[in-house]
Amino acid sequence: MNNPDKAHQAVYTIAQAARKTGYDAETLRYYEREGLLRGIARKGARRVYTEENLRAISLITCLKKTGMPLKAIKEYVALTARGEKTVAKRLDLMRRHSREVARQLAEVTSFKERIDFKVWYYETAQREGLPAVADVDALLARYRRETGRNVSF
Amino acid sequence: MNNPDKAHQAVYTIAQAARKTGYDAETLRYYEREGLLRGIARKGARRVYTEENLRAISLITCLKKTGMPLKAIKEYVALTARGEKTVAKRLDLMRRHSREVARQLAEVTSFKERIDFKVWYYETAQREGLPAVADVDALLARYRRETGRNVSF
DNA sequence: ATACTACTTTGAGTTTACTCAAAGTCAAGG
DNA sequence: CCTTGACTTTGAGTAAACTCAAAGTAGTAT
Repeated sequence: MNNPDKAHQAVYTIAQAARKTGYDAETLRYYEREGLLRGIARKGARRVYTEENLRAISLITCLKKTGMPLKAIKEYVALTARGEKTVAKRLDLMRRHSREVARQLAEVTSFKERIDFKVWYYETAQREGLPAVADVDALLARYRRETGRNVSF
Repeated sequence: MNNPDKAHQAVYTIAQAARKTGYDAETLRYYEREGLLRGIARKGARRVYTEENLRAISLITCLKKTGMPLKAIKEYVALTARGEKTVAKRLDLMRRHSREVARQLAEVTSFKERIDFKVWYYETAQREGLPAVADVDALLARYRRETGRNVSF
């Protein structure tokens, strides 16, 4: 074991790949069946994952966690498989997705402000009893005064 | 129509509430069935939405879009319905969720950096042909040099 | 008054993304 | 050599979050 020839072009079993990527082995097989993962080599009948394959998996994670559905990821992977002539399409797709993620970040940031207002509201409630929600504007004004933060909704 | 008595305590039909909140009327009924929405008044058999109800809906949106499952939102709504004695629990829940959203924002921000690296990669590919992915580190170093941005993965 | 919508309920169906189970085969390490 | 883990296919099951269909009713416009 620890053959130097293998050390610098390390490959992994499905169980190792699963552990390294945080997925279940079943899910890795499922992704391959669905066309999200291509070119996974076999040694006999068994899957063998290279470092490059692991990078492809972590790109899937990246796209998935930023809200891209598997179907769209699959289309992107299919473009990649069609080679250099699809670069313009892939660029367009990634640019759109980047813009979408920016939109999403802005949205979630503003939602977090509202959640933090709720936190303040309940902290206040613990000290003083539940403030009347009826007068939302007065409550927001007080929040702004006391915390220096702003919220809009 | 346009009764001033009704103007300052406006109420809405389900269709109007749906339009104002961006949900489908079916979804609003579903949320009510599921216990995410409580205390929606009826006029005869029909639902009547107040401004306060709309605020409750937009809070659901806020929690949902920040990744809280409907089941958890339902539990929060149930706490709220149990009155002031659950304030400590609600505070705890909101604090945890705020922290979770912060984690999520950091994660998505770093994923966006990777997506923007892909954008740069394809822009470069359009000018120069596809750079070899084999040497990821060299590619990352060049990206850093040319854009001043950093990426890690 | 009557026609036309928009509404009601109940219950079934859909989509996404897994997740498991069965049944049998295969290959490598201790 | 035998245990362990992996492989195959097929097909079913699950959970979350809707989404639609059917049949009936209530409120508004003419």
